[in-house]
Amino acid sequence: MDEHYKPQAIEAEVQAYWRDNQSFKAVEDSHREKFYCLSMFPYPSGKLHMGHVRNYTIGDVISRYQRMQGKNVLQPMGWDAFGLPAENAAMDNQVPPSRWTYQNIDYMRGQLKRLGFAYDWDREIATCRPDYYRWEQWFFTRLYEKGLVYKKTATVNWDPVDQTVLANEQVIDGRGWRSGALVEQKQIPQWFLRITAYADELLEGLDNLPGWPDAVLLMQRNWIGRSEGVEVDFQLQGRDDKLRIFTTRPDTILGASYMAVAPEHPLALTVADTNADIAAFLQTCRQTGTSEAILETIEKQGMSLGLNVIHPVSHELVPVWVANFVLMRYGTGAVMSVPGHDQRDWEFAKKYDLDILPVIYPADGGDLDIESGAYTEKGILKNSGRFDGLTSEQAFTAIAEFLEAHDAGRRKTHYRLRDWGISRQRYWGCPVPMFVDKAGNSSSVPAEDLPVELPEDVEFTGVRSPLNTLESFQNVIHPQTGERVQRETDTLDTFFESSWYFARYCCPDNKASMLDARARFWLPVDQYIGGIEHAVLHLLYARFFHKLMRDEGLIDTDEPFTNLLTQGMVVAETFYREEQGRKIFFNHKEVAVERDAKGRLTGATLRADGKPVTVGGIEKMSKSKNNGVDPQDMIERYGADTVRLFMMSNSPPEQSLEWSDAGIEGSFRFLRRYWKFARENYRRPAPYPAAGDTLTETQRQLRCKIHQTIAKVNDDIGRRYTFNTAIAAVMELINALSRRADTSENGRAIRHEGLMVSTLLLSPIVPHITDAVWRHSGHDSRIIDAAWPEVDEAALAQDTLSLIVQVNGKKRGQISVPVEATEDVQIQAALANTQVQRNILGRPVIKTIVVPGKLINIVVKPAS
RNA sequence: GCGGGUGUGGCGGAAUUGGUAGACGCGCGGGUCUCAAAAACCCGUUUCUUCGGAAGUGUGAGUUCGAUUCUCACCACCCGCACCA
Repeated sequence: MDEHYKPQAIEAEVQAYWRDNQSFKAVEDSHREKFYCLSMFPYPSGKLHMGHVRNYTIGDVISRYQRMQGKNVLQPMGWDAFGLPAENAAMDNQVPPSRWTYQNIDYMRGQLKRLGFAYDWDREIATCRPDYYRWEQWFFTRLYEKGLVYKKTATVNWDPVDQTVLANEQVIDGRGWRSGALVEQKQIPQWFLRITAYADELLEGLDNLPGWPDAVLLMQRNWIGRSEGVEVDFQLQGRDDKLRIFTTRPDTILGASYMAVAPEHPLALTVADTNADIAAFLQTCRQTGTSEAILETIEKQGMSLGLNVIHPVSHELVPVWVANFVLMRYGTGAVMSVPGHDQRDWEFAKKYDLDILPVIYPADGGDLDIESGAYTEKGILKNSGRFDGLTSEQAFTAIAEFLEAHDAGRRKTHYRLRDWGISRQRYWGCPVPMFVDKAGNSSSVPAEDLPVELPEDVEFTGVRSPLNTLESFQNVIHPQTGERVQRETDTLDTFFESSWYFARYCCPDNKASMLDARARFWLPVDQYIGGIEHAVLHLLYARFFHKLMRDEGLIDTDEPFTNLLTQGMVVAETFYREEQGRKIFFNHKEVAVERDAKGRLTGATLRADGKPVTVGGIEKMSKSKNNGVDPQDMIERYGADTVRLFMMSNSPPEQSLEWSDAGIEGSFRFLRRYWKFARENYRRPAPYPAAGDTLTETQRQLRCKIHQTIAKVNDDIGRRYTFNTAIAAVMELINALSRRADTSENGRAIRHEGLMVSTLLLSPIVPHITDAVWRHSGHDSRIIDAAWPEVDEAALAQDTLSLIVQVNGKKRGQISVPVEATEDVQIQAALANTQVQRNILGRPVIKTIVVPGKLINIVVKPAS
């Protein structure tokens, strides 16, 4: 073995072997248990960032661990290649989005290979290639024929100067990011996917996902947001039509003192036609954003529409208002306002001096205070005529039945979940495979004419999508009718591609169909790994698509991902200076930090000028904060193994990982120490294994530690996914083994056993260095084909127990007793301990608590 | 606004089912080696202390023989909220 650890040479050799032998090629084989391990595929933004490296290292460690358990592992990789950044880059660099994307893919593929991830590269897919998206288009037309795809008008952010639709992130303080023009909300026809038809199944399916984090399940439940309530039709006074509202609290209906409709509600629009003030108000509302976060935090504003409705129970007149906090897209776009029992209605009523009618009183008979705020609890009805005295629950049913009997309402379930708008007025995406004839009717492109290829060699200015100006793309002859028709120029939301890629990995080479039997073999994904930011959208859409594909007969399971791991962000310290009110950020490489004698951070200076900079706090790595670390630099300096080790060692995968130069230095140091330990112990001594009966007590304990470590790492990697503690356990083992220079044969045999065990345990995390050590130790085969080490139960056996002794819950001593000692013997030993005696001070023992194998607590009367 | 998460030494974190708080790593201090430095190795490192101990896991209550862990209230920070992926 080399005296020094040389990662570059070792890694090149091992990776060449994997490549030449197709070591990670996955083949359908029903004799072994399959394990499909998937990491969320990257957007090819240019180069890998540390978040990718962390995500993919986690997936790779799990894959390699499962492989060593004897499972048939599939771990694929691909590219979520359509998207907005390609269009931005195209504008900045005058390169077509396609070329920019393919170049990025080539570079990033090289980076992934350099990190030694065990992917089956034969299954690589890129969503921007026609052989991928043609099946997406085919599936879209199938859904269209089933009525699950439809067109309706919806609101977009419109830049009136650039004449283009803007994504939310391109709207900055209400203005277009490039033009600076005030953004308008514009209604245009768009394609929708009827996800609401699956709302119940998507909600109920969450109960069958025990392998998902509770936080994600909860977020999806809230997102779907099923609410049981009542739709009520309020007759408009002096008009033929009715105002339909939705409420989850019909028990409060007698407390309704006004109605509130959304600014986009047809009733408001009608009034605006003849009322300039209302029209102006609606215009103001249009300029506020559409996001829920904005709507919920803006000042609540409204205007009376000058209309009244007739209350279906009391027959009294109730005024109708338009209010900026009512969402057109939820429920019916109109609500009854009950200021006595809803805080938002209460604030609105106070502001505009509207009536506050108390109708629900505390069930315990306490006083009702609605002067300082709304009473939102359920309770007993009063001031509600025939419903007085009922509980809220009873009144829900009674009032619903009353309304149903009078044809003025009905019970109804609404969802917060809306149908998924999948149209994007953008170029770099999958073309919607539809024709529009002269009359404006849509029809789907026949299967044999798919794919509708996206023209890749285009001029891209960013003002309008090139598809809108490309005659050859837009104006075509319908292949079946021979009619002149227009192609749809919208493209699909990129979430569409990422909603089914996990299935296509199973059969990426199939040119005849979207999926085949191989998808049934591999699916569902056994372990999915990705960022928590996908907790709702991507993971909900993928679940939805899985059910759609099931209903198309393509697969036969209900859920795509059995287990889900959501990894945390990679974060780093920021440094900045304030210049003319703007923060200029500096990368940590440009900064020197100062510490006091205890190692506390006291300040930082810029290396360039030696003057102080502000330490700005830990933030997610980003360009804007200039706190990123390029993985490539780290791989070149330390090798892939050190980078992988650091990614896994500093915090558990679900928490954020703080980057530190010293930390990666520490990981590298550990690998060097491991290499040195290997060099001293790789030769297999004879006899082996050391005969158990001739071991000294120290040797026996060391061997026990080796096998305890196997058990611990099994639990940490196999069950808990706390890779950081698994690594700590192996470090501890190697520390313990290196500490003593026991040159006896048994001593050497134990160190060798410890080395082999450590090597196997570390191999999923640092697969290159451990492979080198493995082969130096005389193995002909590669470590990826070795079996995971087994715990020798005999080595774990102890003949004495070490117990903690507490007095009144405080640790006071430690005793050692034979394993076979009874509880009484243990207690006597505890009482005999001098430290314990000193703390008991002769006081009577009230009771003793024995936690078997761990601790004895002696409870005495407290000192007065 | 709503929803979710986190809070433990100088720092990242450990303590898995309510049972030894601070594993492991970093940093810092001291030492060995060296002409010197780096590297490497060894020792120490929660705080206070009258050196007996005492206090201590964001704050304040509570349950318990025993609470970082469970309950309630509060504080701080972070994330998501439908055209970024």
